[in-house]
Amino acid sequence: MKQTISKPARERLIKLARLMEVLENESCFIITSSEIQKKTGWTDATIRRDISFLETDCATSSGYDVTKLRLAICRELGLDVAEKRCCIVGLGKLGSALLEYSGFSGTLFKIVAGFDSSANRCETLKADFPLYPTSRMASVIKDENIEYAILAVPESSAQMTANKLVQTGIKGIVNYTSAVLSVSDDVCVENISVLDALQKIAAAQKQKL
Amino acid sequence: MKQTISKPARERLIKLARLMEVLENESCFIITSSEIQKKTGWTDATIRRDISFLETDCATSSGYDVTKLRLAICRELGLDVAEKRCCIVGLGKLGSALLEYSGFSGTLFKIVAGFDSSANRCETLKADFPLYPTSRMASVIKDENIEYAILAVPESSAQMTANKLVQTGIKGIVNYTSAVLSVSDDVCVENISVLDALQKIAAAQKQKL
DNA sequence: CCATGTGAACGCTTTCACAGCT
DNA sequence: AGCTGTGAAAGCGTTCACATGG
Repeated sequence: MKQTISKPARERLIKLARLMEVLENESCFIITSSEIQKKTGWTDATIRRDISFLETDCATSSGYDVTKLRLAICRELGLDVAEKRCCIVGLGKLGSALLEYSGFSGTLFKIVAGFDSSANRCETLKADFPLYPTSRMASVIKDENIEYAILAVPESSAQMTANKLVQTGIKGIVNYTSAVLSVSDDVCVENISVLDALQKIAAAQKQKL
Repeated sequence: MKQTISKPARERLIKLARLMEVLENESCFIITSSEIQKKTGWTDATIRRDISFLETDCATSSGYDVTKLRLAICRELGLDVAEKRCCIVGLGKLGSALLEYSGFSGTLFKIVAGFDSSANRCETLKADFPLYPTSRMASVIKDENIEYAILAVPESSAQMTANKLVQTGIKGIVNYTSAVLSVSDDVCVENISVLDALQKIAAAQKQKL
């Protein structure tokens, strides 16, 4: 079976790939859909359906081959080819915390630039990649073929900065602020604001009574 | 019309409430569903349907009353009552960046404690609320009636720490790590990992070809 | 026997389209 | 005229249930 994968299925698959990594580290090489169900809460039918979107022979009669499954997911979702060049925009507390973030090792995402409106801050902070004043953002993003931006500016300048990013032709923005960004619809935005997350949780809880 | 609100609708409403705040600051007091559509990309029909889940008279024949709409959303989602007590677990670069986060002002979320496995770090860092060694986590969470936790520990100890949090009876966890957490299903988890977000964006982009 | 894969049914969300209100 | 609110239809994603295979 082969067709375009829905957004929810895609997001489950991403998590599933990460789960497979963990299992490999624990030397577990076969897993069934019902074991995955226990770990994730998704139903076994949903899991089997998700996996059926992949083109792979990772299934055996006693479950899925963990490594093959992970590789198939990465292949299908395009997470295994070509370095993905990213930048951090806004180097306050949160942005600068990312300067030494090591979580990208083993992935194809790589931070290759940082930007901040304060030239002084750019000079003071240390990173493995160059830091530039925001005025140079457009040219650096183009010259360096940066595809994704991590937006960590103050909420009040989030939309304005997003506009500039969109103009550079950036493909996606990870939004650390709680601002609701309006961008042209060829640009993907993912929100990862703490406030947002807390509100979602609180609202969900309330609904359950 | 009155029934339980679906998760997607709830999440749009949360964003909508934030949008209304911004409009109020810009002294815009009436907005139509099609103007919201322009700002958010959701269709006007969806927006009207979402709003119809609220019990409110915020509609006029020329659009919605911005302030009434915001208040109705907060009321319906339970974001306007009772202080919501939160803690930060893990005070590394990321967790400690939150110590001075000001984005909760004007909301009912309040950080009342921080935890870290390093007692030394707890003593060195400064915050408006007390910092404790992780060993005291269970008792402090109970004594202080903490409902939500922000998890910012290293990925390798994320699941173990989550287990401890669940045992304390915490209601929700905001997960800054890219670990896939397994928790009992009365605990809500929201993931806000950068890596996750970047992978979602990259996968979405790939799919669009 | 215990797995997966999948057509078909189901249920939930979104969208259409229009009645009704101001 | 231009808006909202909402039945009804359409569209999607999930789940069921069973055929199939080692």
